[in-house]
Amino acid sequence: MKNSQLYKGSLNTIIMKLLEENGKMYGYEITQKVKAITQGELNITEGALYPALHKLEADGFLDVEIEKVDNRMRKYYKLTESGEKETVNRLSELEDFIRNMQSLVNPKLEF
Amino acid sequence: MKNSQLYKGSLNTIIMKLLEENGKMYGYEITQKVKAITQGELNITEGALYPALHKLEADGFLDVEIEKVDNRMRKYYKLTESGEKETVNRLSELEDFIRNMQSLVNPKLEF
DNA sequence: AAACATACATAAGTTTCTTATACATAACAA
DNA sequence: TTGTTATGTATAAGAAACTTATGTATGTTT
Repeated sequence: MKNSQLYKGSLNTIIMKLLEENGKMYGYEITQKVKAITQGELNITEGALYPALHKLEADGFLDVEIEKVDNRMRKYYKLTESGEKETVNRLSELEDFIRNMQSLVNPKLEF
Repeated sequence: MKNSQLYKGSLNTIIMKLLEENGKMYGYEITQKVKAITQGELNITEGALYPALHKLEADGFLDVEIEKVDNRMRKYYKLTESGEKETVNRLSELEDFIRNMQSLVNPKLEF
């Protein structure tokens, strides 16, 4: 991740959402996609990403498929059925979180 | 805090925003205010709150003023000048964070 | 008398991250 | 041809922010 502590705890949700959207992705691709979408503001580090992917796999939310492209290894991840259900929950939690943060920070707008 | 990991990293920003808005507050008051604003969805635990307040004070962002009300101690915190500046920065970071998360999660809406 | 609310505090442990390092191939620049 | 950048994965040590549990103390409600 980068700069602000705020991103702590959001990495898993980001990964799962991207996989839900794109079917399957490999680690490096995820970092580039996130960088592009956030216009360079969020840079996921390998030290954060790979352990997160391994944990999601160990939890049964992701399946792995290894491919060799241009003589380089790629580990493609995709959501399992369990992972798809979990993604729905996490996205719902994210919406609640954002709504709550906006209520806290912008109380004028809440009613 | 509660449930979702997403709130990790947002506590300091929440505290500082509430202090900016209300002038001075004591710890317990902050927990009740947050609970009320989020309709019970976010419960700040003492184990998270008090160390956070002490650290913000140690960093020079908060001043303390002890009062005794109904024979019970209250430690009122308020932002220092430095704390006010920092609050502006953190709120700006929070806006960026929310915008980035919405871009990641709801790519249809970004353009 | 017991439970709950108010009010603060800390210690042990967990999770999630940062920072640094490591390995390997390919492309490009000096 | 040698160094840098890009692609691609991985782990280990340490920091930071939290959870959970516990402790102290007073006031209020059941």
